[in-house]
Amino acid sequence: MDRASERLVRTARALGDPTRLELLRRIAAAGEICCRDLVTLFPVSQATVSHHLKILADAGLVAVRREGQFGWYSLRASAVAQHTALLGKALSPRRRSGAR
Amino acid sequence: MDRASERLVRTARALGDPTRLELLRRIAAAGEICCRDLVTLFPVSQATVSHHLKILADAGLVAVRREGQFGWYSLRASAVAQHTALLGKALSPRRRSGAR
DNA sequence: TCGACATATAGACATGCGTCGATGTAACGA
DNA sequence: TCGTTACATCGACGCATGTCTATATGTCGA
Repeated sequence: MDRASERLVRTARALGDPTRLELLRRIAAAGEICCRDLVTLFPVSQATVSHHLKILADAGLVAVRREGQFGWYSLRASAVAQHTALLGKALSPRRRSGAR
Repeated sequence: MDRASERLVRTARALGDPTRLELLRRIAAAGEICCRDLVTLFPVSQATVSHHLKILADAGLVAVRREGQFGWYSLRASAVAQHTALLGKALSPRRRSGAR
């Protein structure tokens, strides 16, 4: 269960920043939203937003759809679900060798 | 929903470290385990284990029961559940003003 | 009271991370 | 072709974080 740990840690890290969490919230609320609109919504630079979006994308938490000069971001709900599932599995009490 | 965000971020940060995640896993698997035993299980110093346990405790993810010179740690499953619940609520799609 | 053990804390160090401005890249419209 | 817009990347900076050793605190047994 090592790949799962890496995935858990990476996802948790991605979630562990206020700006990224709020980005995710906005993306989820909008359904799909383009980078430009996100930039106007946040008090940080465009470079910082882009940076955070990349981290979220690398963690698999958001999907990107490129359309012309616009990048449309949407929440990958399955990744969130998988994260909580992995977390629950990793921390299920009193189980030491239930792998596979 | 600002307190919830802080809580989400803090918990996610606590989960976003391989050593801490493995500590949590061991604690969950044991049900309750003392610091000394955890120290022997990890390739880091006793100070580092203590440091991580403090972070987990501050995040509310583990409970500490002091008995003599021993500190017994156990998982606060409710905190994990609350974390996933808050996460799901924050990222539920298409909802912009569903507060309270 | 003294020594050994269990744990927490302090201080230091290197690395990681969030942020920025500047620049690059690519698409669109005139 | 040229300017503008959208977005990504680069390089730098300061602060946060994970790690260590050393030390403090606190508990137990002799």
